[in-house]
Amino acid sequence: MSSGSNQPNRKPTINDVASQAGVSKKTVSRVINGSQGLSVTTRERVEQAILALGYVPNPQARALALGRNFAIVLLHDNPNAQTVQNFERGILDAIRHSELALMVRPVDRRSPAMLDDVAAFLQQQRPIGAIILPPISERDEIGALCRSMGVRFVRVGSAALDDDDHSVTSTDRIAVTEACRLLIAMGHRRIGFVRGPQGFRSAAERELGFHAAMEAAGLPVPPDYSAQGDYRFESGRSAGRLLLSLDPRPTAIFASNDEMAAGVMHAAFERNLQIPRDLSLVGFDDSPTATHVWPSLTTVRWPIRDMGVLAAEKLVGDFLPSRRFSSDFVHLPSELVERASIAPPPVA
Amino acid sequence: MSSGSNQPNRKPTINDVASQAGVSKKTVSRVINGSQGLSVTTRERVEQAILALGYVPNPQARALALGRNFAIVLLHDNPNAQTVQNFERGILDAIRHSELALMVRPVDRRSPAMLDDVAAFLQQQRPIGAIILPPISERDEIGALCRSMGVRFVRVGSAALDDDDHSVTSTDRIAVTEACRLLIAMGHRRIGFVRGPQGFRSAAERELGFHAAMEAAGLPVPPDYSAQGDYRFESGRSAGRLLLSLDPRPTAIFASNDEMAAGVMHAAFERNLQIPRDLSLVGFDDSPTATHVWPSLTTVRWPIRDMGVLAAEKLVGDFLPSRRFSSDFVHLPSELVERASIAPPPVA
DNA sequence: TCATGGATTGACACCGGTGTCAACGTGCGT
DNA sequence: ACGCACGTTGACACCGGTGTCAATCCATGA
Repeated sequence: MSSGSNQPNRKPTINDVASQAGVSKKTVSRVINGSQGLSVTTRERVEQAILALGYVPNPQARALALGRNFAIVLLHDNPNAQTVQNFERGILDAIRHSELALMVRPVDRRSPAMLDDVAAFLQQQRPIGAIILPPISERDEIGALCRSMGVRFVRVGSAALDDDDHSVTSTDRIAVTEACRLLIAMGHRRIGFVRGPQGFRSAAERELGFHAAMEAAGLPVPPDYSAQGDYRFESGRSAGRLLLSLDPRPTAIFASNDEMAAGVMHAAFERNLQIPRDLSLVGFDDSPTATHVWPSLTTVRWPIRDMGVLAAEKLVGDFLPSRRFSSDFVHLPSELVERASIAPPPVA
Repeated sequence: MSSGSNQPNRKPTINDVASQAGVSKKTVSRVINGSQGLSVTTRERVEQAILALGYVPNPQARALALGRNFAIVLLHDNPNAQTVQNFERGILDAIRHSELALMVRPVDRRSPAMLDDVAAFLQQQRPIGAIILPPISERDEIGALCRSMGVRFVRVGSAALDDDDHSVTSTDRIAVTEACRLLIAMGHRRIGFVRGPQGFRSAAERELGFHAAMEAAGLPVPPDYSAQGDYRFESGRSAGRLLLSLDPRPTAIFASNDEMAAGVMHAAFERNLQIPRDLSLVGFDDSPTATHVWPSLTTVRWPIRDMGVLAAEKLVGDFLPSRRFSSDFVHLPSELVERASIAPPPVA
């Protein structure tokens, strides 16, 4: 078995196809790349040979010749695994049946070497493009870096971060306003707010949405009804303890993400408050946690998977056999998901 | 700027290093790869040139020459995003400072074309190795596939799946036994069990651990005290409804993962049962959900990140500058995390 | 009838590494 | 002084594609 026949079944190369079809390898290359100016008969002959041999181009060779890897990178430093994975899924949905591969690259936003790491990575791997998730998508240097290295990029965010060709956003602010309007319509007047971490665009957007709703209803937002959080469970619990110790205490609280909302829940339960009887609660993200807690959490669903699809299509639409979104699409709607954690306020 | 100087600052190649050091490119290649039989002076000269130019080998060119991509793939079809991401993190910890890249490849276990997909992917990308997560790691065909394509692989599981060189496992069964022993020691006699999906090794292991504890204590396990689940929230809720409608009903329930445990919680709350006063509950995974629910869930922590490190080291230890585990390490301990969801049973 | 030009196609170098094998210089035994 | 083995190095082809440019073919107009 080891000797005898020459290379029993190695993968066919462009040369095999060329000789099988009786043309030069360059012509095969033209067929693969769908170049103009090939006679129909030649093209067909080559296509037949490709089919007959089951030929698939070697991505490594192309990468070397073109100085570009047929891959896109997902750059992220997102604490929420579910979010990242939904994005992955969306991107993979989009690039399925294409010749592209996905590489995932978590980075450390707190490291001073972060930009250098990214630069080295792009330099090494030479991907076609990068999709950058929040919060690091908010740093303009990353876009600049990609530009300077000739790597296409799309920044994902809660609000426009770049020109439309380079951003995909969801309508967070509007969705938050809508959620708060619902609370107000139910009769809530004292609504507390748990902020996301400072310096995050998404956090700012959610807060703007909150203030918009309150202002539109002519309701005051005393400073102590806003508590600082950092998107993590513990910070939500602390913020909740703070807000619930106020007098009069809020009858509803909007937390800037589900994890912090779960923390607020703990704070409420610690004080023997019932949800939603004594306190209405709204989160943001529609993470698994939102359905797992009791009562299940009213929240805002981020269209993450669709955003992944859209981001990928924006980035490498020219490589994809089909698209779901038109190319000038940018904003995807976040929507309110009503569950069991809200109710009219207790009659005072 | 566009004309004038020739290639202002392209990336240096092996040729640049070679001429800078006054040697042939092959010699540079030898230095890069740490080959034997180079004179010290030559090696030093080349190393200086490399440093001076800031040369980094081009992975695409190597991939072409060697017919191998300097990357490892994470193959998974795991419903739990957190689990997958923790694995990613572990793997990335291990391959940091190496020249390897990580590609993530989710697959669809239910698709009949799954194996073909994987084969095509490996054929295309030609990674050095693959790390395969449960549940697909339990399918022997994947190991066989990797073997036949010359791709190294490590299968991750809850019990030995292959020879030690190809598996990394956690001690799930022992940890479950320990958890149940704790319940028994608290005084519980009627303990319900929510099974994981059929055909999953991890599900079988957890069930074995449960039975081992019960048997050791001489406690019966009536068949209707075991309910079928599929690792998803909804199935946990259904199973919980079933178990809690029994008479006498169990005073404690072990759910084979946290998500199902959250479902059981919902079932308990629906019946106005309090946890842990009326029902003790234990989950498995230590997912974010376990800390977010109220009361927080006693669960078993899977050493996922460490398993990622170990799997990567097992797979490509020869490429890594340093290792954390010795090469014959295989089993990593899962450990019980005690939280607020268990207590002695109510006095009848 | 022959020059002209556009449409097709191929020859060849190149991308940046690695494998093979021969060539070189050195120290040794005789 | 010579042949030899060995340690060290380089020349060259090759991995499997793509870019450049020239060669070929055919139809057209003078």
